[in-house]
Amino acid sequence: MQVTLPDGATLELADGASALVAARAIGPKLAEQAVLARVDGEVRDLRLALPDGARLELLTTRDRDDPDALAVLRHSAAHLLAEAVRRLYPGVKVAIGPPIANGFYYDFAFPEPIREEDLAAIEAEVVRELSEGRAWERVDVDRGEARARFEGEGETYKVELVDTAEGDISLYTQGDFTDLCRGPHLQDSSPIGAFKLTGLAGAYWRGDERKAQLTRIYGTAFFTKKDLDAHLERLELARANDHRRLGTQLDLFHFDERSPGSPFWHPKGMAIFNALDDLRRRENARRGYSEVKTPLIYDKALWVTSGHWEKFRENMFQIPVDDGQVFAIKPMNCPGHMVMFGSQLHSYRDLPVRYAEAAPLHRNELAGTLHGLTRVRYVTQDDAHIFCTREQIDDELDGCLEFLRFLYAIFDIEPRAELSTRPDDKLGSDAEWDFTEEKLIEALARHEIEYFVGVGEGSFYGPKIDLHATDSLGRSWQLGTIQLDAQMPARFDLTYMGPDNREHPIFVVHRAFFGSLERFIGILIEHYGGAFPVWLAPVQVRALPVADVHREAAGDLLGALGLGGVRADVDDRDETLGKRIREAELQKIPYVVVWGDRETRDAMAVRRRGGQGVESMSMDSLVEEIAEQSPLS
RNA sequence: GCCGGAGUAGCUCAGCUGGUCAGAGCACUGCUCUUGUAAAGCAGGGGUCAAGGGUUCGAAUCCCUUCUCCGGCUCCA
Repeated sequence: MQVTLPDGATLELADGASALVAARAIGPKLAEQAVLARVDGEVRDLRLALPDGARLELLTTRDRDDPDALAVLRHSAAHLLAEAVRRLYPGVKVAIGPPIANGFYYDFAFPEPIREEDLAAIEAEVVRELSEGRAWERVDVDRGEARARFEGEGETYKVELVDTAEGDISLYTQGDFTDLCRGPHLQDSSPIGAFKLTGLAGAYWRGDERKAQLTRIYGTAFFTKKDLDAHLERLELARANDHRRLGTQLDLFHFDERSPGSPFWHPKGMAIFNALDDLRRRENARRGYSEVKTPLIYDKALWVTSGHWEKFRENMFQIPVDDGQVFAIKPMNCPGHMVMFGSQLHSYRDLPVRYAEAAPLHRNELAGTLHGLTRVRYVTQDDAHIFCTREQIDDELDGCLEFLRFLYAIFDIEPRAELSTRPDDKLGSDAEWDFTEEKLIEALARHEIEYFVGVGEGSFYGPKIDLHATDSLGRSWQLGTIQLDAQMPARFDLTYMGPDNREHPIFVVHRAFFGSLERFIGILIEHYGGAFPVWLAPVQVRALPVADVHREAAGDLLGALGLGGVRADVDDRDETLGKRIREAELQKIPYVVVWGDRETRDAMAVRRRGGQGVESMSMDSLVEEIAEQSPLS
């Protein structure tokens, strides 16, 4: 048989030859350094037979930055961890241990709980294994054999995995540890140049909170120590961009244990919030949305109608009132908008109706899930509900996707799109969901948006197009969402009068593009590292009088800048100019104007953020330059 | 909610094998200096060591409970 190499050359091999055999045929050094084969673009264990005519690419220890090569390295490192844990903790059961972004984990059921301080000993044991060296052996076995083996070892989780595994069963053995595993794996442990355990956490078996909670040990591995050090350094730098840290440093917001999960927006943070809200309001107005305001608390009866009482009650703050009546604070705007729409009769001529409202919402999120601004209990969505006919759905979805692209381009954020389909606890029939899901799929196709499918991730009332972005620590957060809903309008008996003088069902598009302003600002803080573009910067210009005698002039300057629509402040503290400039830089203020004897309105000394020098600029041109940089102008 | 870790001044942190352990830097206040592009000098105020309970002659330090935060899991904008 024949395989093709990346340079186009072909290689003759005996039938059934593995990638390793191919590597040896090319050169012993290559065979020694090989960690992984890519066959027709797919990763494949070196030991597996190659198909005739395959395009073969061999990854070696030199591909130390290749994600696939790193994944194999880390997957093998996870097996070393399991081997060490089994030796150190007799009676432990192993579950699963995959590679993940930046590392790997392995889940265990320990006979006794372990603590973080135990990790050092475990890591030392793995390091010992590495110094001894380990080689992986792969065998393909039949299901019964694998099952018997793990049953004999008391590895009940592995037994369950064997029972539910699809396709052939393969085992990898290194040292005295054999694991059920598809692979691929390294030939031996020599490429693992650095190994580190990074954390300990609980994790439910198969991600199901009703199942046993296992102990997950996180770690990472690299081809070289240098790569590990670089990784740790990157993490350190990322921490500097953490919005919780910057929120304090830049005086944007804070949290208080007397209202967990709800930010206190300081004046500077509120300036950012308001800039986004201004953008929201103006763009909505341009696109035919109407601003409305609906109540914050509602009788439980409303939530029963909407379905929230059944599906979302745990996440709602409830307020007992007189006579056993219960009210609840709204976690979403939609039911209120349903009531508003239903308060009047609507002709087909009126549609679509687009209600926008950025009201405060409260969700009683589980305590353990709160996270700075990205997971809060007080949520402000740039929310809107579009009430339309069946025929208008496509146009409205198109409008949403265009709107969304317009907004994200402003921030230079490229989110990943997800199509979230019907969940297990959905309202409505499969036929209805077939229709609404198809509408979203078609809209994504029209806009040539690539997406992944989140099976069962939809809302209980409808499928969604969700947008995800990543924070400074690599965590993914959902931002915007577009949801198509046939359920809630039906539950509220919403209809419109058609040209045939008969009532027709209403469809609703729920949409929020920032998602929650809180979360979006959290992501923005990290995206910009606190150095906001001028239009978002809480303080756009800081005036620094050189000496006491210049205070009044600096104050006048502030007034003039304010009239020009610029957010400006003055630092006239009794500190040296150098110190005040340093602080303005640390506060990441875009423009600093120093005002002394030499300055006039026509020739101000302006220093730009991060710049070294000073330039002379008139006040008018500064005001103009700032205005030009705003999407609001 | 679950697993693990932590909570000391406004911020960042030291002290935590129980006994001058209540500290440092920044910030803040006062005074001196009157300042020209990334940290002037001196002095001073400030903490029920998260809260409550316990062990002890003695607790920031050890134990228990609660709250909050951090890293994950589940959930989610």
